[in-house]
Amino acid sequence: MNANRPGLRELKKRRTRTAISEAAIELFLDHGFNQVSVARVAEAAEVSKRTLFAYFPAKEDLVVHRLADHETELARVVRARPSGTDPLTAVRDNFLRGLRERDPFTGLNDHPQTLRLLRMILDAPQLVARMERFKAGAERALTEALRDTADAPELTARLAAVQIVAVHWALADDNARRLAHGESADARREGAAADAEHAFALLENGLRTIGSTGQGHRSTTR
Amino acid sequence: MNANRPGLRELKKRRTRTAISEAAIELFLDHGFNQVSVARVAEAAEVSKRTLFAYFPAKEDLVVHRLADHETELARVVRARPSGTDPLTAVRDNFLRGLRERDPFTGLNDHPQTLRLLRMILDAPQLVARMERFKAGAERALTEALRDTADAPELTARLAAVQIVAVHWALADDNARRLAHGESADARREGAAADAEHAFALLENGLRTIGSTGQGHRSTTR
DNA sequence: GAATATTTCTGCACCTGGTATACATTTGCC
DNA sequence: GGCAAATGTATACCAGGTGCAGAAATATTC
Repeated sequence: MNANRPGLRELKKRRTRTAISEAAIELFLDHGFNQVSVARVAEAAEVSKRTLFAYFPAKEDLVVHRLADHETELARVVRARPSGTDPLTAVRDNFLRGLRERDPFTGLNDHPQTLRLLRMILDAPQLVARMERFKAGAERALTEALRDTADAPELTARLAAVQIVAVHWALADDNARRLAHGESADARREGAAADAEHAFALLENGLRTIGSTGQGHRSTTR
Repeated sequence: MNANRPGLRELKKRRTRTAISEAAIELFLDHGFNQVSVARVAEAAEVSKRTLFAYFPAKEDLVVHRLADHETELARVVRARPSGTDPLTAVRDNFLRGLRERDPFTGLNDHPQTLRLLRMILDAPQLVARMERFKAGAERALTEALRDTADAPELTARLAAVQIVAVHWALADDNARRLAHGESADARREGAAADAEHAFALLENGLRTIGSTGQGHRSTTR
């Protein structure tokens, strides 16, 4: 009954939506997120401000709606894992594959366009904050995936989820910031993989090894 | 030269600041965060809107400035731990102590005033988002503490920090939401302690045990 | 294919958070 | 008491976002 077949109405809606989004991103990339008002975006997209807000509930959504898929990515990976594989392995393998393929969600993609977008986001605190909210969504989705497929009780699932998401995010964030500061993806490649291995090993084996003062794997003598 | 001795100026400043904050919190508690404009707060505090913003850079700060100390609490606990104790143990012990003492940062404080504040925050998405940013600050501070006191390399410190903060937060959040939904702190007490033990054990031992399909501690047979 | 119902778009007025400017007041200090 | 620096105020303004009433476009029914 709803959007089964395109239909002229649906078609125009989709067209308008992408028009607004593209106009917005172009302006934001050129002048910076905070330097462009939504009124100007609306004008560029030849739409009224009111209509713009009908499509995108807030200014930040003009940017982040593109990344919305990634919110549930981890959950999907966990759900789709081959049986017999534990969730953590599935996530790790997926991340390493992402690194090899320069998947943007690993932070290791330095195509100029991706890089510009990244810098634009990092320059706008509101956008960074909005990205943070993605973490919460990812945590929720992953919690459910773990609860459903790993036979873990609610709390365990949730705790595992927040840990995995936090580490995953930290890795991607680290890569992204390095690239944004000029490092090349090729140069970063090996380091990123090693870091990821290290990170997932830590996640798997726990923080037991993290230093009681003067007792770590490489202790200071004080 | 600056705030060494109170001095009339400093004194008035502090007085104004608390006056604004108290007026704000009272109004927010009574009518809800989003139902009260900053103009109304300024009026109630007998200050101009501009002055209000001189003291609190954003509306949310009128509420969250009180919680600002907790941002570095984990880092402080880690830094202040007795030598020979590993950071994770220090954090766990501190959390368990917090539970016993109903320290609000564990989420297990149901004094009516705390509860009202909590509900008010949970009802205002902007405030929740603002709290999220505390996590980022806590992560940064804890990263440094671990780097400095646990002889961990930067990345390891960061990874451990984000895991610890995530779990810590999840525990507190869980407690807080239960209380906000009517559970009593006394009733929640034991469960909270058990959950915390479980959570820190997981953190310590890693996610190795979390279910490859059909292989967990309590496997489903599908 | 015309009439009608429904959805979408628009223009406008309006609210709120936050800032710039220019001026008045207070405080610290001599 | 008098002067410089710091604070406070009033006012006007900007930008994000919403409510509303009606115009325009699309879907539907006969």
